[in-house]
Amino acid sequence: MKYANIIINISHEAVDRPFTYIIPEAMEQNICPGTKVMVPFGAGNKETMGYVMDILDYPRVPIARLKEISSVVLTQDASEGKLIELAAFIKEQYGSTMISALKTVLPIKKTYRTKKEAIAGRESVNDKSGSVAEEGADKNSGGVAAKLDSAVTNNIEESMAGSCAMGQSVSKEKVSADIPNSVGTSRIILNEQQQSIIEDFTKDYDSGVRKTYLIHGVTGSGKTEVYIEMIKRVVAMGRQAIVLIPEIGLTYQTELRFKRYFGDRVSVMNSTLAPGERYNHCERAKRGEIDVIIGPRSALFTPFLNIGLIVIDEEHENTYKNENMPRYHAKEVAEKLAQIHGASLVLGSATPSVESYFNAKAGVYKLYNLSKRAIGEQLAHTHIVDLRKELKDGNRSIFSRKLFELMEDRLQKGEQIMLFLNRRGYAGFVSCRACGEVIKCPHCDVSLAEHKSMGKMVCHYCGYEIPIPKNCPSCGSKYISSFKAGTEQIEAEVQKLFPGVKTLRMDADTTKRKGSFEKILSAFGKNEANVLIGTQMIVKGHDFPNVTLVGIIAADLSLGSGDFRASERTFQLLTQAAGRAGRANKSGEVVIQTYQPEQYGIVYAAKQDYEAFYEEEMVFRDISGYPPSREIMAVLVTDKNSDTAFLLSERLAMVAMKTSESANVIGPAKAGIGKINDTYRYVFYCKSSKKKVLIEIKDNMESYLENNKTGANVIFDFNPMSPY
DNA sequence: AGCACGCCGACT
DNA sequence: GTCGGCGTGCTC
Repeated sequence: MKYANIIINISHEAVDRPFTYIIPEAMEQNICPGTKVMVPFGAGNKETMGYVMDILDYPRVPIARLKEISSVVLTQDASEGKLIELAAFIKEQYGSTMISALKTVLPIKKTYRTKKEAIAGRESVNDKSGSVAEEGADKNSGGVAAKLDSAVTNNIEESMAGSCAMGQSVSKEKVSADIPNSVGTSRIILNEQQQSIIEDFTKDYDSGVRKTYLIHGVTGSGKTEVYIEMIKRVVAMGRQAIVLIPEIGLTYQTELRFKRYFGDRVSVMNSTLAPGERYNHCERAKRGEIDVIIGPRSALFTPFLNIGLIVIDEEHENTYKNENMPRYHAKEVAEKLAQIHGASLVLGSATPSVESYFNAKAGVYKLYNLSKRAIGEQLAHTHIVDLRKELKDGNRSIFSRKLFELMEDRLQKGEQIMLFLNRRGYAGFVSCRACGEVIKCPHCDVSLAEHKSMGKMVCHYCGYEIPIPKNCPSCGSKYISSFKAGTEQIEAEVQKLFPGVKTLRMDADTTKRKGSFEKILSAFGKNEANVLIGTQMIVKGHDFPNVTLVGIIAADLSLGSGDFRASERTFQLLTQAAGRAGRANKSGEVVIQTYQPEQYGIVYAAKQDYEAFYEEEMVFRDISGYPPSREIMAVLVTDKNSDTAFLLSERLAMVAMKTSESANVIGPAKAGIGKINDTYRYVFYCKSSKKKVLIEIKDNMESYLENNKTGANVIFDFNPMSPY
């Protein structure tokens, strides 16, 4: 006798768990994880729809209490069963309730709520924005931020036309005229490298070989053309393709190219789709109206019937990691999805993640190289400036002498400059020079960030804000001031040193408003400003032919933060930033200012030497036992009560230690930010060379939690992207 | 979500 | 003394 764990398709907290049913012998052949079934449920044995999660030999519940599955629902579209299988994988890999895995995977139809919840929801929305609650605005999407984002989404069409207008001024009408409505016939001319990749891939594909490929292609080497050629072949066989890109809007040119070849058979999805909009995409996909979907990580869940190829562009980007539960990584989910559909997976990057490159070297992935740049593209000349020496020589400005000198030169020539600050939220914290007091958030363990233009100090974690104080709240001294440079300070400094120079600033604050992102880029593209100052968002994807100088103000702000990916991230950012200078025929220069000029991430980025960086980084990962050398899992326990959180984290760490002797457990300890929004945070890490061991640990912790309810929140994060 | 069990007010 | 209110809690 076999048994099945079944999730009942009722959206309500109380039934967010599997129920065990007996599988009638006659159905055994037809039931597997993902099967849709009807079961008698509740006291009235009401026939209810459910999904089979897994098959068991021994049920946990006394057999006498079990009921039988009444029937198998034949799914009209095969995509659903496949997506449910994917949800089961996500649940198993990342640790979440099945219901939340299902919610991330299945197209949203309708959100059911009790009357109380609906009223509470409406009230809380009204509190924040004063607008009317929409049915899809669920708690998962996270309040204010989500609202702002969807405001941006609504304007995307307008803004895209804007972003396209930079460089060459193309009007919206002209753009649509450029896109043929039928499948394009225009030929792509490929160089030998691209050609041989296509040939090899096609040979594999035609002989039924399905695997993961990594295209290591330098900036401007034509990865997109390769993707398109691959997809054309797969689509010709009647199969569909999913293309993941890190952020929509940054890649307008890419979208255009896809539209040119696939016409209206390609659909572009926004990263912050309104539920209704996402639903439309799903319907079109189900009806077979589209062959290719381009979108963020959630585009993986497009209900295609027969996926032939999945492409993940800029695979090293950390937007592919979901920051909410379930904390899945799109690469791993894509791999599973490809396996379910019998599809191939193509990863592409100029700076592949260390994990992916490791897999490629180990032969798990097939590695393709694209090293040839398009004509006229040349490597920028790079200077590394030691900021310690600058200080020693009496230069206390945020610009080194070299950078200042080159800025002067470019401004004089009428060429453009990009100044890049490594980290968002580095708007300086305010401290008292008399007593050393730092202004902190009363609800979180972080200092408040100064936003001069708004005259406020803001907590980037909970949104708490106060007016900038005139006197130190601790000792009353008036000598309090902001510390270190944020983008605002850099802008002020540029204007002080070069009066009359036009600057544009682009960071999380200036791009909050709808369409402002594209407006800024467009203005800069039209030469309306000499200097563009910004955080990482300015280094991605945009080509400004008149930019001949890129200044990296402080390359190492993220180094030494305890993040094992710090060097990798620094290398990637600097490589990208350097790629922004002198893309056309004008030769460019890059100035990297740093306190650690000998740091290998910086040195190899300046040389644009990926291979050397990888080798050295792998030595570090091996020695310190970080991925890909070993797998790690972070366990974060949070609660309003500090003791509750700490005690539970200790118990869970015990569970982990008992599970496996081969795994090592580090911590628990107070998290880097020990308190957010008056909720205390404790964290510990488990390391093992085998992911399976970590999943076993996670499973044991989950069952411990089921038996010992404390009310504290527990988050599992496999191979976390940033430290806790 | 649905449905049952359950413990208090006005009805044949 | 019984019918029915919907308040709490369970559903394999």
